[in-house]
Amino acid sequence: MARGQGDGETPDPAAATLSEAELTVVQNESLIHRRREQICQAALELFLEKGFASTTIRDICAKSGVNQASIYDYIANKNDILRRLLNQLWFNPDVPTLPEMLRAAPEAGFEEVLRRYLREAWEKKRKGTLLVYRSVPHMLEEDRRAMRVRDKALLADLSGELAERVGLPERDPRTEVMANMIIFMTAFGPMRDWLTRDVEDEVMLDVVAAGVAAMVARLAESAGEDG
Amino acid sequence: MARGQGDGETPDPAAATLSEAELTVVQNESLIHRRREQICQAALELFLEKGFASTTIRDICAKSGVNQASIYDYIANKNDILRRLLNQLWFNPDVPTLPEMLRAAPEAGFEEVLRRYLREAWEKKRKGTLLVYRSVPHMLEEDRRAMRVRDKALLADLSGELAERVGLPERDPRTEVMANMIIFMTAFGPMRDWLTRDVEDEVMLDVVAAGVAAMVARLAESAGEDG
DNA sequence: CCCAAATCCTGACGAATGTCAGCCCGCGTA
DNA sequence: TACGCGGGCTGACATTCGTCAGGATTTGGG
Repeated sequence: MARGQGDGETPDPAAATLSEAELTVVQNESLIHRRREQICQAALELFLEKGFASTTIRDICAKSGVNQASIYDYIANKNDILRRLLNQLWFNPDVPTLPEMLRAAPEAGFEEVLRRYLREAWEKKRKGTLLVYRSVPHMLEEDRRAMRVRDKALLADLSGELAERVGLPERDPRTEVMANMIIFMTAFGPMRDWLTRDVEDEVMLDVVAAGVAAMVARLAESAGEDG
Repeated sequence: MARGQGDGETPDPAAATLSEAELTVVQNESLIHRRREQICQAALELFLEKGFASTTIRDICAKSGVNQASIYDYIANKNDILRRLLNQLWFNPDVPTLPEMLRAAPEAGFEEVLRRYLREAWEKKRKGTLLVYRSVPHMLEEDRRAMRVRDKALLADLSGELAERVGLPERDPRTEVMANMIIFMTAFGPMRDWLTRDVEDEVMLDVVAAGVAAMVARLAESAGEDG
């Protein structure tokens, strides 16, 4: 039974997603989709709980109910699972990026858009955020590169949006650091929720959004001084 | 050759550090110390590069020059190495905490102290920060608990210092979220340095310190309004 | 009810892992 | 020079890992 054909077929360096192996054994598309869903869901929970490297294929099979042999009819290997998860959760989430939201709602203030963004991101991208920050060392170098490309693009986009509001050139390092901080703040809720679980979500959101808005205002101020 | 006696001997739940196994085979204390240094140094670099779980004892031996058998005369097991690293880098670093520095320099402004703190933390605790955030899933539950205790204590301490400056009660959730954000920001430099490596350190420091100070000021402001 | 195609699963492979028993060597002392 | 002992090391153990060949089983059309 000749199974899949391994990893990277499309080495497009600017690809927006990670390449997923194609498998040819099972033919029923909807079955493939269903099984992959089971597998990825189980894998995600295990990766978050025990980390990528110490989650075994056997664990994933047990949790998802897919047989140890059959699993290779649906995914190419363990790393392929990680790639598919990152594609779903990081590269293609149903949450627009912050700069997109800023552009979509030009009438709303920065702080209000930020609040909406954080609310959505913390709700829908929580697991993806955790997975990304934790599994960087286990990604293939090629995939890490793709992630960095994506991250840099987002950073540039946000820097652009920010530059206008702050009155600094887009490529000013201070603008870039600020954009970086804001992106980092997206991970705040997910990564430190073990210590903030007894705080009401909306309170946390308010404090973070207000804080970040104040950071940005402060940068604008100091840009005005030396501009 | 009866080697060490495994893991947790001192189950003190409020212990300030993680318990390290005692080994009884090698007797020369300074030799033990020297070898442990080699081992931990090599392990740290490997853990950061490939992650804890996919670093093997053989890797560590190769990199540190210690024999595969002898290594168990100096450490109890792989997890013991992680514990020792966390003790060195996280529980006992030669960097005072932020609230300590605030208390030690009451004449200096918040922003200036913050800048000093971040400078030191990013220089001396960088690797520890990375190690902690990445190896949480591989720690024993007991150790994770100890970390959380420590983290909570730091959080409470910082909340206390902050409360005065902000005019909110120490236990106000907003104060706690703010303290949490500041602690999180300590990880900003290390965790996102792959994207900020071409930014000068001092610029980054300025932007972050100014930003955080602005966040705190903003919180004080809104506390004044509803106080 | 039968047969072929599609899907599932038993069982196993080679490689890698954490761990260590037990032998080895060299050095200081008698 | 002989001996004892602290420390190093070869080689191997039991286990677990990712992976899959190939037979068993189900499914659907005639």
